[in-house]
Amino acid sequence: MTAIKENSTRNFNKQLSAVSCPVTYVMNKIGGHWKPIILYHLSNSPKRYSELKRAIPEITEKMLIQHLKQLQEDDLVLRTAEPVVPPFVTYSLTPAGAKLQPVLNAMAIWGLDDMRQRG
Amino acid sequence: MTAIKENSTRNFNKQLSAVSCPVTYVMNKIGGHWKPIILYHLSNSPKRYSELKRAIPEITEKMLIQHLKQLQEDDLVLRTAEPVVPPFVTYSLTPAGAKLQPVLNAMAIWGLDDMRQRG
DNA sequence: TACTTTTATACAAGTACTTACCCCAAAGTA
DNA sequence: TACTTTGGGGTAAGTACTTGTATAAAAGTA
Repeated sequence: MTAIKENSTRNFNKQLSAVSCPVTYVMNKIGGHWKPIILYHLSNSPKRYSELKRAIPEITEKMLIQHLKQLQEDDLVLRTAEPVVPPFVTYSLTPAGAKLQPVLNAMAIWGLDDMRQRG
Repeated sequence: MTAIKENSTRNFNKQLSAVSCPVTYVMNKIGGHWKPIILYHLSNSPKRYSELKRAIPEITEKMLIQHLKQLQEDDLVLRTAEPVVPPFVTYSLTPAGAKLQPVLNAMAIWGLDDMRQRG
């Protein structure tokens, strides 16, 4: 889990633009390649870690857990662990995360339409 | 302009998931950090290269021109150049790009709301 | 002549993202 | 005993993204 330089020029720039542009603010939170697809799968229903893995077979475990962590830190996803063996961990959307549904839906609609038009 | 390996494992995975998930399809097209903000600025009105640069002061010229190129390849942005000196180049949204407005608007609304709630 | 403007391009270097591979606990099951 | 299941952690390596700096053409202006 390599540390990220928080005071790099890049991060400074990103934060600057987030102040003036709401779209950039959103991208800073869900801009990674996998985050929207994770949120999309969770928006249907809460899921266990292994269910997410099966739902998104293309993602590696490392990426999945890393993005889930970041989504927790951004208060978009809630992690609920039951202290049993084997572990039982459920991920669900927080209220803030649930409010992303219009965004995810608009994306899905556009994606389907664009796919159809291009064959 | 370093070439990108189109047949890397990563790209293969991305394309796989795009087939089954419309949200991932969208991310493959506008998933970069700067693409949505560029599209957002163009959605208000067509803009010259230098206008975009002023509108998004945080982006480097390299990134701006690179993403504009990719957006052209994905048929989301149209480049219109008049053969004068100094050059006069205008960027605008294609019909497919214009259809992204609901997505960009949904993002902006969520971003503003989330910013407000967190102070 | 020298400097400015506009829209870029090229190359090197740094930073972040992603993958690949190996490892663990602790209970249940064959 | 040995193997499976679940939810991860650690490290190294490869790949992509981003920046910084230098460069260009051709007309207009000081």
